[in-house]
Amino acid sequence: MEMMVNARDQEQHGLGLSLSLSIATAHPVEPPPQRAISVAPISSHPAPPMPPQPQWWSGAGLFFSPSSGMDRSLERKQQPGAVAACHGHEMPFLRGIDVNRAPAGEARRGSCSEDEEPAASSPNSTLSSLSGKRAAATRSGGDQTPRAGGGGVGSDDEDSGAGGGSRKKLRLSKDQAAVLEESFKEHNTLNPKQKAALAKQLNLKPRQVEVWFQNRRARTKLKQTEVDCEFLKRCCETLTEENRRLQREVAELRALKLVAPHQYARMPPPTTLTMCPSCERLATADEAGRAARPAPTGLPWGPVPVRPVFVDGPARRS
DNA sequence: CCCCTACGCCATCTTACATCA
DNA sequence: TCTGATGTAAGATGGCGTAGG
Repeated sequence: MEMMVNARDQEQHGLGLSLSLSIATAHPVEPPPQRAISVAPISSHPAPPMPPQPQWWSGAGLFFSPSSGMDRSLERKQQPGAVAACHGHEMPFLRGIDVNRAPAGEARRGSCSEDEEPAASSPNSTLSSLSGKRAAATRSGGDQTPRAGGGGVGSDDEDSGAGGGSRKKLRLSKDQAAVLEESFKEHNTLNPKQKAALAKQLNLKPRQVEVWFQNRRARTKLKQTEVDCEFLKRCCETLTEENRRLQREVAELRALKLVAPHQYARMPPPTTLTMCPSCERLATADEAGRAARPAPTGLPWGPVPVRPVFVDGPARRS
């Protein structure tokens, strides 16, 4: 089941990006460091249901593959998606950004009086938990959910008041949250056994644990998206600056050509190099010519010129 | 092929809490 | 110091898609 879910996740995380950015110069690729984030391991993902394509952008559990992997959510509403890594290599400047880290708000909240609240005695702890569809399913079918017998926080007061429809929300105690966080770091999804064990340990209902993990995954993804957006922004700025620089260089060379053509002729010819965004290998001009043609798979990216190409220059290689 | 169940993701609602005027 | 408005984080819910039996 988990594998299946991971495969689906991979597909859903394909944000449909098709940017042809070359970040090799701006952000040197380094070996993948130990990720602080512990989302589903990329390597264990089976191939997504799409033609084989270089997944040269992959973030923490997020796959940024060409548009065939468009996230369903993005079909509904175009969210900004971005990347955190290239070739599976985490971008250096993103290191240290732990999207798993509890938001500042948690710490803030942790300091408030609620951390003394005993998890097991929280008066709010369960009031809303059994009205959900899973709870209903649990009631009818009965999976591993240890209903009243599980000693859940609210196993005794079970919605007695919630019959009125009021949805009282519990706040997990600091300890409960910490345990959940630790567990999430180990695996961001739970199998029924783990869920039940965690629920028992925390004196919560499995459904609550399940919901917590669901929300945690969603928030992790959101955070990652924000990080990715920031990364793309920086990429864009870097490339814009690089473009300006190259244009200046072109202008200077053209000026030089006009002022001192003889000197210009002795200069080494400008090379036409392209860099494959997939493998970051420099290609020859011939290869570049081939690569310039649309990829058979319809990949949106083509060669990324890393040096200016002098189409009408005198020194253009034949 | 259809149905059911379980599960995950997503959008959204709701509530608790912090901050500030 | 108290209070109400406001913003934010997070728990919870319902809908939907998918896979497997």
